[in-house]
Amino acid sequence: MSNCEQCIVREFSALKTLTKDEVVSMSKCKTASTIKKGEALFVEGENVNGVFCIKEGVCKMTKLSANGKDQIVKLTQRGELLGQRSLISDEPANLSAIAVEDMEVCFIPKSEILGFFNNNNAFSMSVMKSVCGDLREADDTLVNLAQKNVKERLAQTLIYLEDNFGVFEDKSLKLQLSREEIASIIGTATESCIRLLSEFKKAGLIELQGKKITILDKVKLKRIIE
Amino acid sequence: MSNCEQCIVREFSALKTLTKDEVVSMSKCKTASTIKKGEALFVEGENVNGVFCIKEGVCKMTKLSANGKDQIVKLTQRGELLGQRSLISDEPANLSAIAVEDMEVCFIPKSEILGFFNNNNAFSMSVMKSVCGDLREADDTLVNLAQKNVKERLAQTLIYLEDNFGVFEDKSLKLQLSREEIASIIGTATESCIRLLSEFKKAGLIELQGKKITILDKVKLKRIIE
DNA sequence: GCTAATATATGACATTTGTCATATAATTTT
DNA sequence: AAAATTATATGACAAATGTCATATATTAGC
Repeated sequence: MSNCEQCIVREFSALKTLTKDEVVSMSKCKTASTIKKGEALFVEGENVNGVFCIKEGVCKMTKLSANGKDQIVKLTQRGELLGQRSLISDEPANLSAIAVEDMEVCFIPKSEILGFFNNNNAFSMSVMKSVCGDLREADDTLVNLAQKNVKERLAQTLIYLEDNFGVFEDKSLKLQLSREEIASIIGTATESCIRLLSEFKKAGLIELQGKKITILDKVKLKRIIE
Repeated sequence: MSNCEQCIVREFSALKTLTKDEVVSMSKCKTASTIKKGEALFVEGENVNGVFCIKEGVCKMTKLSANGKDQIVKLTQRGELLGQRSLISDEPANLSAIAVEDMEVCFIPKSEILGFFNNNNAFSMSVMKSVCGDLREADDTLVNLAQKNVKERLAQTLIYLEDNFGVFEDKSLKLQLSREEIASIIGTATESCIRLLSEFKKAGLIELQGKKITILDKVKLKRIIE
């Protein structure tokens, strides 16, 4: 059992506010596990009963729409906590969490987290800030979906992927999503997404090679967003 | 100066968790004011430095998009608190709050609220739940904007307005928004909104009379949403 | 009550986006 | 390596939505 003390998640999440004793206590009750690409950490409607720490990998938070299509609401990565909202609201998850890369996670049971809330005000405030950050991002995404057209949203998403998940040595995006997944982020049909990617390629903005996407002209791409 | 003890906002918001002493302290530092329809409580980018309690009236939370159009992200009404996110994140407001009806509000300064956070864990948890509720709603709205078409979103918004703000004796919606405001909720052009309202009217789903909108056939309207 | 200003309504048309069909490429299975 | 499966790509067309022009109704100011 590895010690939580040195974990990357402690560096970036609300867990940074825990005392040494609290970290020791958490180390004892956590459960580590590996999640393969495509597998779910939890699904919409499920009682999560705790929080996941993402040590490695990226997952998509999705919600099933009435028309049967999944909408990607958010991407969550290494260093972040998952399932806070559900725990605080004491409700089943309103989103599913599906790995888009192989992941390493730890599960911390609800009782442990509630203990931190009761005894450590800094932790409460830190989690609250994190949820507020999520709310702000959700509001921004919402406005983009409502006010920008599909081309603008695609350009924005490509830049978001480069800025937040980085590029390989060959400049291609590290996070390799399927066309369907990209379409599900921007809220459009897969065909429309593919068509616009082709259009961007013809215009020399990006390069496509299988799943690899490389941004060639970020400036022009940004100009599309406005 | 009226006493906060009996205020409607205490009944419905996180303020219900305050102790008697805390309420007395809050009564002393609050500032009551009247906001006319169309006036702003605060605007995007502004430092709010406190929280507003809505004693009466409804306001729209809007965000200016890059294309110059305002998007309504949320409607907030009597009994609710405003500006929590901004206070917790210690950031300027990311949304503007504009009265859509005459309002009566009280302003509670930041220092007072921070005191409650430090001394009253139930208050912290209650605010956290409220923000989590907002996050859940934002996620739902986001998915609707991405996956439903304009007609479905309009039908849904009409039902939302009836369910959440009620109707007059003549069954018309109590909250009278302009066509432009309705368009700004569903994220479409004002003309498209007007056209679809006409279509609903022709189909016998609603009745239009100036600003008055009356839902005639809620069942069929719900069927449109799916 | 009249005038001006604003909001609502509708037509005409262009553009965007979705859907279905089909082709090609990439990946997985055997 | 071949076959089968799945993902990506593209064409053709329909449907949805946006834009601009203009008409009519409603509201506000005098």
